[in-house]
Amino acid sequence: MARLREFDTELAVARAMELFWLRGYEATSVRDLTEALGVGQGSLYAAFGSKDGLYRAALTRYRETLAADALASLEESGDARTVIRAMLLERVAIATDGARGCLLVNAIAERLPGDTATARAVRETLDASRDALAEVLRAAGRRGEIRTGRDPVTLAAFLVTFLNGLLVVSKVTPEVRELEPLVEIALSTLD
Amino acid sequence: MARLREFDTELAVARAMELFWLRGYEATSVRDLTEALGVGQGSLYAAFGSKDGLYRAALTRYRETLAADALASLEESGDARTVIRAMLLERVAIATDGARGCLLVNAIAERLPGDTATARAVRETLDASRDALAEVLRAAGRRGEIRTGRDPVTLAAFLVTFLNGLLVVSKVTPEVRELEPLVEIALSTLD
DNA sequence: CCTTTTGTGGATCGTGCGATACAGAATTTG
DNA sequence: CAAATTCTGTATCGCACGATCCACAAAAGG
Repeated sequence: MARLREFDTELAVARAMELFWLRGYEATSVRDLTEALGVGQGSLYAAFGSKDGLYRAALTRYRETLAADALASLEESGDARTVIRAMLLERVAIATDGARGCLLVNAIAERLPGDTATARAVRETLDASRDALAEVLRAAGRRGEIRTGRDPVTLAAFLVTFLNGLLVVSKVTPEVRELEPLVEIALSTLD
Repeated sequence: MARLREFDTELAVARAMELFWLRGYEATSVRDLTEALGVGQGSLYAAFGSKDGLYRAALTRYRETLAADALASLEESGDARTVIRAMLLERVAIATDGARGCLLVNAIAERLPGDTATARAVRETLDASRDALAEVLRAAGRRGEIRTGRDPVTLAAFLVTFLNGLLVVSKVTPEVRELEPLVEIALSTLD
């Protein structure tokens, strides 16, 4: 019935995500985006409505890829401690690459208060991470790998909170050697 | 020899700090600042050179007031666990007030990579916090309040990292009731 | 093949940005 | 009191911003 879209929407969102991730929302201009995406301003606005719309799409994509990766990472074989350690350090490695940190943490810092849509999206992602982690902890408790005295959900929330701290700190202290001992202390709460 | 400055520089920096803290660097315009500070643009540029200069002054002020408060908080009488718990929860209370978070965390997220001056300033502040905390832990170890098996500096770095996570999470989960159990888990690493 | 519909990139819109210029007011020195 | 110096607010600078417009291109239906 009409002309087809020429650019790959998914790819465009992926590139926009990279840019927002590295520079933040305000410091990334629509012109920066059109250049990086190889898409004219008209097409961009037709597809996403506004800079904000594209940002939300980028956030959603981040959530989905991150959730998929983290879940896959947590479903690796091995004892809970090993799996969680690997997940934490992998997230740090991603954050220190280019010193971009974590898009969600950056979004919280830059866009809150004010952007309630982002607040909701971020909160949901953190809750989902916590719940996935809690499930791993529950299973590990059943297998007797960790102590069972604590509520798995609270423990998982603690670990997610610590991870966010790690993602912040790794932006000014990217040396993994300095961060690994902190991870070990956090993991000692599983004893 | 010439006309005296009419506005209180310290007070102006304090107000600028509030604004940057609440809205972030990019989202705060120079005109916003002149209005909030009650100072004309000419005077502002004469005093601070640039928007960036004023931001750095605000960061410095934040470091100084924060360091002073935190140190005072840590020098309260009481056992280490109580003192550290109070310090963590006080920082959370400050961050959730107005959902502004922590200026340092916001600075890390919004201005890095790129602003090396801010990176250095933030890193120094985190190191200072860690060292002050390590001193408290050392003293507590000597008094037999906490277990002495761990390096106090590493333990302090863990607590600072966890605190930063708490400051991030509290921006989307401001309910202290939900955060207190996480603090207790973090404090259990002192056992 | 012609009409209709949608996508295209570039030109353009009005606005607000950070920064500067400047005329006048205030203060000190001689 | 006059000269010199600095601070004051405001007007203005050039520019980049997000958003929109639009002439043309491409695909589908009759």
